[in-house]
Amino acid sequence: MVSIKDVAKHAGVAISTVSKVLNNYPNIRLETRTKVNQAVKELNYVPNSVAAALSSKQPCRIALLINIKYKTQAIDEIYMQYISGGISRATELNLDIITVFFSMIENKSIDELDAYFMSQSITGIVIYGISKEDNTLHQLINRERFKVVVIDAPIFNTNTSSVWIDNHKAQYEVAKKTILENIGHASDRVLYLSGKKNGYVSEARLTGMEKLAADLNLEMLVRCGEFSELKARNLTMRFAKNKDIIVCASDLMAIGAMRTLTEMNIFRPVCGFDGISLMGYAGKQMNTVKQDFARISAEAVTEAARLLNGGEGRNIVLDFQIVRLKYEDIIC
Amino acid sequence: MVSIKDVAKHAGVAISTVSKVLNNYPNIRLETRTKVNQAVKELNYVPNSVAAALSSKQPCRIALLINIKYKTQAIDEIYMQYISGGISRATELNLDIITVFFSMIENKSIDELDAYFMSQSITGIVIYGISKEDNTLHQLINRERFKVVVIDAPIFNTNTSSVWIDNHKAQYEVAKKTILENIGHASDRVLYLSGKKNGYVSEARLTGMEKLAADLNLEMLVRCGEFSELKARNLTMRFAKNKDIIVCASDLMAIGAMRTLTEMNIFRPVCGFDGISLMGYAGKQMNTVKQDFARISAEAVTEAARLLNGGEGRNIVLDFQIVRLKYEDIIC
DNA sequence: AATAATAAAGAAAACGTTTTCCACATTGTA
DNA sequence: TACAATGTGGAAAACGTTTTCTTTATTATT
Repeated sequence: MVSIKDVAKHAGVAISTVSKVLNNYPNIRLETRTKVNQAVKELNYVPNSVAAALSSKQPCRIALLINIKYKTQAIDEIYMQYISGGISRATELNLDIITVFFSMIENKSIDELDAYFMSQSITGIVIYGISKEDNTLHQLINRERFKVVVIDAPIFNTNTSSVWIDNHKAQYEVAKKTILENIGHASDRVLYLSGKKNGYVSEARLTGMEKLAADLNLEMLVRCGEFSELKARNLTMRFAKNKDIIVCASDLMAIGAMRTLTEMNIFRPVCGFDGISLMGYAGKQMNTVKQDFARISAEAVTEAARLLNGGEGRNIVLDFQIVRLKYEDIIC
Repeated sequence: MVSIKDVAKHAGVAISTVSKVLNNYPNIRLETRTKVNQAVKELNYVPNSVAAALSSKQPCRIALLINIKYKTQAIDEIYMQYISGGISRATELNLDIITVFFSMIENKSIDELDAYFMSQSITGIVIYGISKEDNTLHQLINRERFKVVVIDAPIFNTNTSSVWIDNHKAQYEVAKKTILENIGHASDRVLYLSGKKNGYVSEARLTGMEKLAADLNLEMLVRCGEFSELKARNLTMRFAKNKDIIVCASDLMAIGAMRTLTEMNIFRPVCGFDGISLMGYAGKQMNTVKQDFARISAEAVTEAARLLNGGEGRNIVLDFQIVRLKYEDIIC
């Protein structure tokens, strides 16, 4: 294996000089720089990131912490995009990255979790899917030695950034669009199937919906669907008859609701949230909020790197699209 | 951070002794062993895997090489299970693991790929989704310094193992079951939509189907559907009228075929292959071959570890199930 | 009891980097 | 011209392990 030593010898400089060139340290002459870079190229040298991580005081190693407890295959698409988007960006930025699943940490105490990440030389963590009850994760966020980026939760301070879309606004807009499209069908009675209790996004979406109900003077019934297709089916069965429109806090619930309506042989407009491709198979077209999960994850990784480089935590709000998902859009 | 040095001091032994205890070296007295283990527990010590990887001549670091070029969200479920199954097993076995996506390696030469894996101290690689044209990957497999486990391809030798199900047999059985269930509907004319040309699994499935056609004396039309839902739709439109049954080499094609049939308002039995949950949303029930992707991946990781420990490569064939996927089975 | 054989534990080099500190070279300033 | 200030490059320690080699302790053999 060609090491930094070989490059140094080949370029006729010291090891430290090579390292400084590679890491863009100041106070290196252009002449030396090019000499080193040439040697790097000629020897096809790639720095050993393991050694770098060991040596560096602030190793740029990042973990993607996938916190899914319940297994619905439909959301695999979301997490797959999170993972691939995050890993790809990390590669571009020359960061080491590991993926950690919930099952690997579920019974660990904060000290064990701490030791685990230390043992991996991990200092940056991106957390996907945190809920208010995840005590250990919240403790983790407060450990000073870690820089954390939280997806889909309003948690940001010196060491922590958050990345998400404006769920409040998105829920407001997608529901408003759906309702206005169906005006004339007496669409002022709405059934809202909300997400998980104590979920950060669930609450943001719910308040968005509540604001819309107030603004449009809607008669709204809110029921907790827990992001579950089955729950959504049951609630739809119970309440659909008396409601004109069904707004769901997730696509999966929307699919369940729509399917149930079809089985009941009645029509109600339904809208969802997330923009997963399964919507294309739901039978009827529905409005939904399309999130770019790969981009969200990529931005989160970039932000983690910024924090590791001394940046201050902040709240990053990315944009979304309101779309009507068709079968034709998703097949290939 | 608590290091091996701290453990050694706490236990009153040398660093090397601690290391030997931790790595199950022989010639350590039980008394010393327990003394060390106690110190480990008391200090909440977790070995730094980065340092271990750097120091060790044969680092047990494994890469999951996800080789998806085409983006169909439906297969996200498969890859998500591959990834989570592999990573979870790696954690159990105390192996370091990284996930590498196709996009990160697509334009790299074999030397660059080699340098890349070396730079990560990776010596074990699990490859998902290799096809015959992937020259670089085949070169990679032949590098002596890497131990490779290939999923879904008949590649095994001293340094390489393969893990897959018996695709030939599975295709034979699922198609046979479907045909026999529909006997009496003159089901001796079969349309077979095969997978990608030059795909290892595609060929195994095709030969399985050919054998069945011969055994049952079926009139069979084979068309290449390329694992594409769209292609399957077009082929179904063209040929369904004259065929009694449609056998597809993947679920996605089966879904496309079934959907097209429904649109054409004709009924034909269709069967698929893989057992993805999307089948539950296809409208009609279909037979399919259910693969346990998480288990396949976990076994592959275990096998990679075995190879790294000096084991000989081999061909591992796991079992599958023939199932009829219903909506009720997949929602929650 | 003396020696050989083996078991057990320690010392130290090595892995490939980063980073601190130091020395020398160059430039600017008086 | 002398001195300070700065620019540039090198030497060496450090990161936390593994592993080889050596030393010491123990057991077996005569």
